[in-house]
Amino acid sequence: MAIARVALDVPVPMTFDYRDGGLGLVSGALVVVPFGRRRQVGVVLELAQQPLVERARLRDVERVLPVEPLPAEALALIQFCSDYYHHPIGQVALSALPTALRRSAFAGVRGEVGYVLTPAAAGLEQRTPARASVMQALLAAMRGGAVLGAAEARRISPRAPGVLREWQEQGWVEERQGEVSSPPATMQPGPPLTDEQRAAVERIGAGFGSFAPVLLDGITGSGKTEVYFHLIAHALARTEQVLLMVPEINLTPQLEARFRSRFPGVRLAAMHSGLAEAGRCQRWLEARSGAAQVVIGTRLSVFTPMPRLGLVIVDEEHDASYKQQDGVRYSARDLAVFLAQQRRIPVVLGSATPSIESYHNARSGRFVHLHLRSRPAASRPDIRVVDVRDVPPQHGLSGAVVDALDARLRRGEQSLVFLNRRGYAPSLTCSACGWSAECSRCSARLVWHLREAALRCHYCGHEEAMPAACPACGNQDLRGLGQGTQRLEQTLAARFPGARVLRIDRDTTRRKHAWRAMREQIVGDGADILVGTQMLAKGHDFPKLTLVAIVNPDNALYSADFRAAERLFQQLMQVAGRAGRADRAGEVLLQTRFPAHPVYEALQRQDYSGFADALLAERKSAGFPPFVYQAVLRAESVSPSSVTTFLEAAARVGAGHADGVTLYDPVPAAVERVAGHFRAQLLVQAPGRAALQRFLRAWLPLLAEGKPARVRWAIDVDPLDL
DNA sequence: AGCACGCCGACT
DNA sequence: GTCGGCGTGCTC
Repeated sequence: MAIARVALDVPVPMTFDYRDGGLGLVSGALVVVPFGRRRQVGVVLELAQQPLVERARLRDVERVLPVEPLPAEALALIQFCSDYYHHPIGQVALSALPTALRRSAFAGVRGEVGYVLTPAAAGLEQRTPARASVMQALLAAMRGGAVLGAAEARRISPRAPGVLREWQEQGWVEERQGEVSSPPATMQPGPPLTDEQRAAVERIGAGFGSFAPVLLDGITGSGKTEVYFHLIAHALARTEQVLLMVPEINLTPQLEARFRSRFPGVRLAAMHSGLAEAGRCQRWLEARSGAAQVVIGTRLSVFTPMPRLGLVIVDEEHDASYKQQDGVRYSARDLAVFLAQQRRIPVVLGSATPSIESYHNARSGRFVHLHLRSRPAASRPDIRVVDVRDVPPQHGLSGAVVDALDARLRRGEQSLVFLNRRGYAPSLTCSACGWSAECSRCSARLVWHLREAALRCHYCGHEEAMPAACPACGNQDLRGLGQGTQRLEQTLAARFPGARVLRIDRDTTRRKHAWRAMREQIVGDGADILVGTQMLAKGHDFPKLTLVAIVNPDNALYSADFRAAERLFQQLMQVAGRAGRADRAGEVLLQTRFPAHPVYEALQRQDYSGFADALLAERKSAGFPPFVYQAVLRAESVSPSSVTTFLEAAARVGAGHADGVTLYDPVPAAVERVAGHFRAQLLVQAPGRAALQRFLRAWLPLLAEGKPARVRWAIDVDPLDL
């Protein structure tokens, strides 16, 4: 009898063998197996003749989940991810599944009603006015005899069930049980392509059907999305599926709406964070069956099985959210490239500010490098540096910024004041004894939140009441040092009494739908000055916004991280791109005490290529990635000494295998203590991927031996932050 | 990860 | 005498 080699969600780097149990298993099947005294869902990775343990220890597979097995390509991706990131295969396999499928009680999704057009509906599409967009989309969704599922119909519009019921009464639509199917895809006309866009579409289009990695390097507003849409149309015409990945921010719903209006009727599975588990599972199954023609999602969607995948797009490929920061620390962007190579299809990495890694790949010819330099939507913003060395800003705002804000207010235009720091003041100190508020569980200062009258730790979430007096000396004069968005909001409200100031950060958008309401307020002209963090920087189009003031970017320049400059540039370029997207020219003011810093000079010229070239030269001479390959062994424990003991032992053991690989001394993490746990890390560096992988394969299995109790450790391959 | 087993400290 | 702390080891 066949032996099923099953991956289970346990933190050990192995599989478990089971007897087939007469179920006729195939590889990729999702199965329920007895495990210890529990039952677990597992993935059959392969079938074997001989078990790896004595036959007497084998147990039977209990049942097969009522879903199609994972295709071989999906298993290969899981295997690669497990091997490359050195994470237990079972945990990779199971985390790639929607949680509903990880439950042993999963009973299958009940078949939904499908709708098809009857012969009596002939000509209905022509008779329906173009402005009846819901009806048009529903008709497009049933074109060519396609069976439209009830769930997808509801995604097209909440009004869909009513329309379909009415058409059923008219005899134009009838219900159809069984599989849903996809309509032939048609794209609604969009804005005319520029020469650059057309050239990009043609160049990438020529690569369909073969592995063709492309870096689409296009400034904000240059119309990358339009290029994506044309490529998607191209793939759909070939009846292929498309995976479109986006960073982990709430942009998916907007993109979904835009997509649906351009591709009416096309089956779209959008995986956004707010999705209920049943919805996520249903969309996953639609992708698996091939019914979903396009999948839009964040990093996890790279694992969505798509049998006819023909194109992968990674939008804003430089975005750090593509790297998972716990568990399996994979880079969805890098896995997307692997996926494309495996499936022999094109992969498009799009960004206005590519990651240095991708830029290097493009420069060295591994990726095709395509540029979109013109900006059809508007002229480029004018970026100016405001030197604040001689005239210190009043409450964080320089005269130039105040004047510029004033001018926008008088013209009825919007402004954005960007400060990447939440709260009222980043620290609270005593004017008499110098005491400052620190978190009891972390090596970090507590941030003063004025409205809540609280001190908050931004690392562990700890919160305490704002003290009335200094706990050390009793002095009542406690002062907030530095600027947070709350304080800036207050300053702006005081300085511009008639202006409507709106603060947008994690604190004001915590409530569900709060962010959507704020966005509507901004677009609907309900705000004059926006104060915000990072959240505001990405992808949002605010047509009335003509001024961006960046008030304190200098902090990042003090960072020890060699990626700090790259990230700062990317972030500032990103915020700057918010200014003047419509018909009005934008202006960007940047307050700094280092006006001649290369980051700011390149930013003013809006010359990312020149900046990236300089960074690459620097990285090359200093021996940093992408010219070397890194992995970090991170460890943490409540006991600082056991962390050190563990890492020192690891370094000693590693030295024996370090063939061309450099092992650095263990160092404390940037924030040494978080929630009472001490963290430290050990950097491993190698001249090539292969050497690094060889070392990790030999080294990591040795770490369990002699590990002090209660030390948790993890390996991070290609780390983004050290 | 869970969950058992097992070996030492303070309680009805 | 046993309840319970968490170190150790196993799960096909």
